Amino acid sequence: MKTKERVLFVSLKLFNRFGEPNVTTLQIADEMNISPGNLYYHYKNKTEIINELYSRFETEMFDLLDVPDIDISIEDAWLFLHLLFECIARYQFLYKDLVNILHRYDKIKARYRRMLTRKQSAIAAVLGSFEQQDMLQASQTEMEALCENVVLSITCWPGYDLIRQGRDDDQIELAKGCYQIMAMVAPFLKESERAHLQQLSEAYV
Amino acid sequence: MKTKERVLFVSLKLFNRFGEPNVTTLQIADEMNISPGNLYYHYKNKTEIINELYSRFETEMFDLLDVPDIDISIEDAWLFLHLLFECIARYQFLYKDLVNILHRYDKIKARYRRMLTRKQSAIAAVLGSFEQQDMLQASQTEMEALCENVVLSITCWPGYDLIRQGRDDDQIELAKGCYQIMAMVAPFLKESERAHLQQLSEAYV
DNA sequence: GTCTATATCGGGATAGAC
DNA sequence: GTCTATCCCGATATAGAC
Repeated sequence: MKTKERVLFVSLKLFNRFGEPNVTTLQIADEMNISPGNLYYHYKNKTEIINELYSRFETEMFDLLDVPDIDISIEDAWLFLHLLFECIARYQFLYKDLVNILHRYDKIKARYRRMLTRKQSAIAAVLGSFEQQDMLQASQTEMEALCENVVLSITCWPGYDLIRQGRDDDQIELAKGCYQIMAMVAPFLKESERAHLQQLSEAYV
Repeated sequence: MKTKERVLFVSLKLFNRFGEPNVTTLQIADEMNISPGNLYYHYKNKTEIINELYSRFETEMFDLLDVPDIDISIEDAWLFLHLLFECIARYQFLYKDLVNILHRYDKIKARYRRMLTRKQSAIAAVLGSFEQQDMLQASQTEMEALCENVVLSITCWPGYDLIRQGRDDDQIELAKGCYQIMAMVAPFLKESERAHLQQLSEAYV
């Protein structure tokens, strides 16, 4: 792996582990066994590293959020949620200090807010598909509130879980996150689908 | 107001506005029109200011979380939620950088996790009261998942809302937060209570 | 209690040799 | 591309006069 790429790799690792504000460029260089000068040869400052990491995160997310316009099963939705969480977990440093990072990096803030909108649409598409297949029943307002709640949970579960379990290895319980979100959707599912989800949940937990 | 008290007041204001990591002791002193030396006469370091603010937050929260063992109405619950949010909003700096602050201040972390447990119990008490009054019906597992989701939303709504609306005056939409949480509980309410909540919601939004 | 002045430290970033 | 040395600055904290 080339040095420029290694910088990203190691930065991501340290950011995720200790939080971006708590990681210095010197630490990154140390961990890589290169000099700080060398690091600054590849990236002119810390911001550029973060921007590049964010760009990759964004690409991966947008890829996932491109929900195909077909019938979506409960299993599909569950997998979809899981993939979203895995992606977020790979870049969990963003979510550990979300407000702070968006406050300090205005460009990322704008981009992130666009992503939130896309997330909302993606969730709406999934739930809409459930509705069309007659698997789910909810009023307009119920649907909107549900969407918002799901997006909130997707966004905040990783950070919340870290606090909740208080472990120090920064392992996020993704499966539990999926479960919690599905539990929000469940009451709106029709009887048979609800039972089906119940089965899946039991296997998962 | 005595200087020692003013330090807390102004610190809280600035922390809430800009985020604790982004506020220096010099800024606090400037804003108060006192010298940094004077500030350090009253508090030997920044940590002590934060600890004192946290203690007050904790006191106010524990006060609220002491849910009386009586029948709780939908209106009571709504008010309860609102008071919780108002308290959180007063100390929103904690929630803007929750993971980071708990990471840097180990003592606060331990205390905060205890508070989370109390929060969970309080929510369980409210929902339990609904159940006892035959206003709500949910299985054991549904109840547990619902509790966890409510606690998550209470914890994360303030930070999430700030990102979502992207305003810069840091005004959190508390009412909307209550509404969203109630929307999670609604599907488990019996028909008449659900309609009642629906009415309240419409008035609120 | 309050001020001014200053010490100290750490992190971000650059210069210039190799 | 990589290193060493160093600069710069901002933030925390202290010393000592008033």
